[in-house]
Amino acid sequence: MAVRSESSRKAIIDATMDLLVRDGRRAITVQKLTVEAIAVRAGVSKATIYRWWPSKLAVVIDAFMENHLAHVRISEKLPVRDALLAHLKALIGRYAGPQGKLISQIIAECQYDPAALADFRSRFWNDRCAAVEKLMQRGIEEGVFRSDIDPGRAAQLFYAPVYLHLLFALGPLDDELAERLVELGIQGIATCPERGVTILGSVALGAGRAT
Amino acid sequence: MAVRSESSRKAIIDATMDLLVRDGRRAITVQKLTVEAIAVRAGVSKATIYRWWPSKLAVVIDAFMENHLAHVRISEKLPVRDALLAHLKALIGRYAGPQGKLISQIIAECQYDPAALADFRSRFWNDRCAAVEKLMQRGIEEGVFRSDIDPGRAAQLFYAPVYLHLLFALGPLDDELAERLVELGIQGIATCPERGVTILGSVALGAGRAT
Amino acid sequence: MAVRSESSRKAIIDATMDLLVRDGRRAITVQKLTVEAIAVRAGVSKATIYRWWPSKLAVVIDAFMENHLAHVRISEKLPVRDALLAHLKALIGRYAGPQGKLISQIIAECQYDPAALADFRSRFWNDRCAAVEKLMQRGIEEGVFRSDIDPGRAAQLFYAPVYLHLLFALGPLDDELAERLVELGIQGIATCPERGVTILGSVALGAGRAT
Amino acid sequence: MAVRSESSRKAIIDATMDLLVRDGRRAITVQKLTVEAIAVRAGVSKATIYRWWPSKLAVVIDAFMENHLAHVRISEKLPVRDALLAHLKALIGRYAGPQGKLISQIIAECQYDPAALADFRSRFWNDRCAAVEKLMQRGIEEGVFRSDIDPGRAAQLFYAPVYLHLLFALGPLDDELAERLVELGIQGIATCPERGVTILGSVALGAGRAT
DNA sequence: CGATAAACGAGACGGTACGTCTGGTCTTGTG
DNA sequence: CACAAGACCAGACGTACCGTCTCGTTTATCG
Repeated sequence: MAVRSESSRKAIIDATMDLLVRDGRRAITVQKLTVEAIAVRAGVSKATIYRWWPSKLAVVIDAFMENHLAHVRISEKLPVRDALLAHLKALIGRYAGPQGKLISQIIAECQYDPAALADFRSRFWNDRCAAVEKLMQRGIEEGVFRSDIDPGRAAQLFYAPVYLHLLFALGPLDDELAERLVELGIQGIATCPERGVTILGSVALGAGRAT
Repeated sequence: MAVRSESSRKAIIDATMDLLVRDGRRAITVQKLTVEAIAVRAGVSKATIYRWWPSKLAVVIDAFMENHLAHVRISEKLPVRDALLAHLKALIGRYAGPQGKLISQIIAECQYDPAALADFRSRFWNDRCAAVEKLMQRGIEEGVFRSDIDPGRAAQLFYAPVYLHLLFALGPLDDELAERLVELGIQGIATCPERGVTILGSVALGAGRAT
Repeated sequence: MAVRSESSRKAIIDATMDLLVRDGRRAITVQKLTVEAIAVRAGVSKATIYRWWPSKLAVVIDAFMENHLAHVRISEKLPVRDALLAHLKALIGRYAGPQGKLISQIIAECQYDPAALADFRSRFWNDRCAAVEKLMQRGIEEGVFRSDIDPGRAAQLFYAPVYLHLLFALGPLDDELAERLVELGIQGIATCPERGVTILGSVALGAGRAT
Repeated sequence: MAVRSESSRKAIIDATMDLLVRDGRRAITVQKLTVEAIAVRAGVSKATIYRWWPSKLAVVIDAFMENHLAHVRISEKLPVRDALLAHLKALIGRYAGPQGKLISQIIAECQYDPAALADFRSRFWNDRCAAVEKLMQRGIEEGVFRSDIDPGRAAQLFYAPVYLHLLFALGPLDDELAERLVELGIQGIATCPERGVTILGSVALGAGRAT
């Protein structure tokens, strides 16, 4: 029968990450990464890779997830706002490095591979959001956040600009960005007292429901 | 002497868009699009394309920008919130179609071509933001929006989730999304009265000015 | 493992010869022959050709040598002069056809590829000369040819004008040419009353007529 | 009105020769020579070249003939054999250099251009042969050469091996080659005791030594 | 001497082949 | 029978020249 070789699997994952985030400036992009190169560096046959992964991108995603150290924990002790800010700062700090480049390249490649995108979203994005959603929930329970918001959508409010900065190279990924996002996202942009009723239109604010 | 042929330029742009957003289901992705195919369909030599564009992506961006009908206008008469909502609905509606696919593919390709990304950002993104920034400005002047916000960052607050939905296929691009975004972005997620001072941490809200 | 495919090799050689000496008038020159055309006609990838041959010319030479039926045999029974004459007539007869065109084109291409020239010389020319040198040797041993001559140089004396006619299109490649060459080469051009009658064969020496 | 510009013609011819036989090691082959390069170096438009010459090869032939210093003169005073030997030595000496490379490349290119070959043959080869034919004629008249030979064919007897050496890189182009050719061509290869002493000039016929 | 038609420089154009590259499949032989 | 090795088909890549074709601009005769 012969069963899948764990050592081969490991060698492939390692070779992939090595080629993508290599010490020197010899790191290459996901696009330039080739299955051949992975095979050579892993001391493995191309056929072995194709036998177990449907595509180069699937290997990269597996490699990324494996080397993607456990989720950035969100404090449950700090006030929600501070916890959120600390989390975003940590996240943004990581994305400023090669990790960020890699993520944006994976997202890019996924545009051509819906299956890979679905896989990546469920393994990477959902995890990420779940933590923030939990924080949102705590904020709501503590009465700090409005109870009519959808935690999922709210989470996007803070995350979306980060990924946008990553993908569009809109500006530096630094602590200030985190501060602005928290500030804007929490307070909103409207002046307080009259909000949502007299001045602003008349859109009925249904109970948010996320997808 | 000898001057660039407008007819060739047009033929190339048209052929490119045609291949990318073709009526039938024969449309192809930017990745699968080849310079050879453009050349053949445009009745033009490959060399002619390479003479005027540095890469396939540059052609695609030019083609996209050319067929990207004038900016979605933002009403200056409606209340700011309604104008913003109408704008986002229109935008999202467009992105739900082939236009959206194309944009996400362009963003994807740009991850490997910083020059193209810079070009695309300045021609596409900045234009787009400028309109919303103007709206933010109006909101501030009318006293509807806080005066201490950076219009640029505020614009991102509404746009970012749209592009994130596009790139991550997070959910349907429909009117409801627009409504949620406007609602959340404007009001913020905090409960109103006590905001920003006693309960929430202690971040000093300097006059935010983003990059 | 994985070993060179003989069927591919054969298909490439055959396609090449087919394109070069095709039945119809659709035969093409070595210069116009393209690796792409060979690949297409052989049902083979270009890469496969480039993997095993350094250049188009190398393929052509291999194809030529493979389809170059065994060496024109030189009789060892006939008197040396008659044997030489018969050999030259046979050779010239062959060169009058498409074979000759091909050879001259190969020689032409070799002017830009010293390695190919060396290869062609050693596989084609040396073989050819060896046979005549042997004949020269026999002539010397039989006392018909001078013993102070170099068989190699002597062989050139007869061959050189043939190839010159081929390359310069100096005149018809026919039996008369062979007769003149044998007559001139053996007797020399100097007056010598006694020669050419008693010893040498019996070819009637007609009055020389130029082209 | 407006007549062909001699200065352009000159510039084109000069640029061509310059590119082909350039001082440094930057000389290029006829194959690699491009009309564009000639045009650029001559400060002339490509169209001007194509207006006056049918092909690159035609330009090269014109350039070669123009810079091909007056025909190697053949002495009319020396004994015919000595004159012939001196002529061949001079010729071979020249062909050992870049001149020889160029000639063989021209011959090579002419294999694909019958018109150019005819032109080159009539301007280069015929001239060359005419001189030797004249010498043959003198030899015949002086009774040194047989009267039944065709001067044209006899001339080929001496020239052909030279060009063969050039095209096949058979061996060094040196004085010894000239001596062998003269010796073999005049005396022939047949045994003939009485020849070569009383009648022919005074060159001591050493025992033949091969290369 | 001024008109006028050619020859000219510049260089864009449609073509076409180049030799390299990668993807993904298939084959062969080893452990 | 999983695997390493690697040959295989397919076809795009970006470059280079080809020979043709406008363009205006000289320029040298001729009316």
